[in-house]
Amino acid sequence: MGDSRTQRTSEAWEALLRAQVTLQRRLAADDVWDPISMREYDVLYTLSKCPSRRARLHELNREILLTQPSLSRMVERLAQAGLVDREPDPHDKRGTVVVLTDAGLEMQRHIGRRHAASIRRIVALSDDDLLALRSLCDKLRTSLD
Amino acid sequence: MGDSRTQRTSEAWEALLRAQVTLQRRLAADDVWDPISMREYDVLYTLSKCPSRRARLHELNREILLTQPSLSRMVERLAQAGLVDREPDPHDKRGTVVVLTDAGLEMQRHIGRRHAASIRRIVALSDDDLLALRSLCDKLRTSLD
DNA sequence: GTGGTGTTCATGCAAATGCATCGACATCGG
DNA sequence: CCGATGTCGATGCATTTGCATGAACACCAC
Repeated sequence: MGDSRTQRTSEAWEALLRAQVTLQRRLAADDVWDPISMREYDVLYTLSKCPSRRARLHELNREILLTQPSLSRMVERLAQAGLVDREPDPHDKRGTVVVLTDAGLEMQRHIGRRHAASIRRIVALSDDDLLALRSLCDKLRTSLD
Repeated sequence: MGDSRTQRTSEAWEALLRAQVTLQRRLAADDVWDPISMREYDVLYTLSKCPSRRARLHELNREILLTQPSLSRMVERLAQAGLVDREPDPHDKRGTVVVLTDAGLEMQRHIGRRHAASIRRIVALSDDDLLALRSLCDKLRTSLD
């Protein structure tokens, strides 16, 4: 069998995965997403935090758990819905810049408010635990970059 | 804006989600899954931890992040590959019991070993942090049941 | 028992996703 | 300047997924 270090690491990963899956299930079941999907909201939210509400497709793809072709088509659908615009990158003629439109920002904020209320309703950890969990997850993620 | 409690909860959820996404990306990129997919491994692994390596389809579905019809078809494919068997539940004629075959268990162990090594290679937290992260994630998940 | 309601799983079908690949451009070395 | 190599994004195509629904059974009240 593996050594204890491997086991501790595996157990931490499994706990993280199961917690994320269970919580995501609950959040998805809460009816706050109505006009779009959770994954589409993730794109709008990520864009809303970017400077000038814009990002290269390739940059977006590092945050979103989709393959590059899938994200490309999702952005195409969001553009068709008027929630984002696609512009050529003046600095790199290969690139596409995705920009959150005003309608897209409004959509993100609308869903975001309901989503945040939903999270608060569902999660029941103490403030200390919330802060510790956030700190550990941030540390884990940054250690991977 | 929301109150600070809502913000703390949202930030913890976001940190958890991003950490999980980043880590899952790394794990998926590591070439250890060869004959099956990560989701299929998740099903085999979940079954391997069940008593007698068997579980009702409905029970499996609570652990796996798939809709019921999607899991039903995935199990169908796994059965076709000889990794699981499907049996009627003697106690509930509606139910289907999914059983990990010997070949399925062998597959789970083979992938599992490489997967565990992969996790250990990628994650670089201290033992204390790993234990604390596991504890918090477990507490979060159980608080949701 | 019987009717009504809830649960479990499967299937038709449309939509989303992933893989392989391609074209266009960037970057680097000579 | 030029060729080789790498990167970015889009598209064809097969597979997977989700939604809506249906069929079979369990469970409960009466």
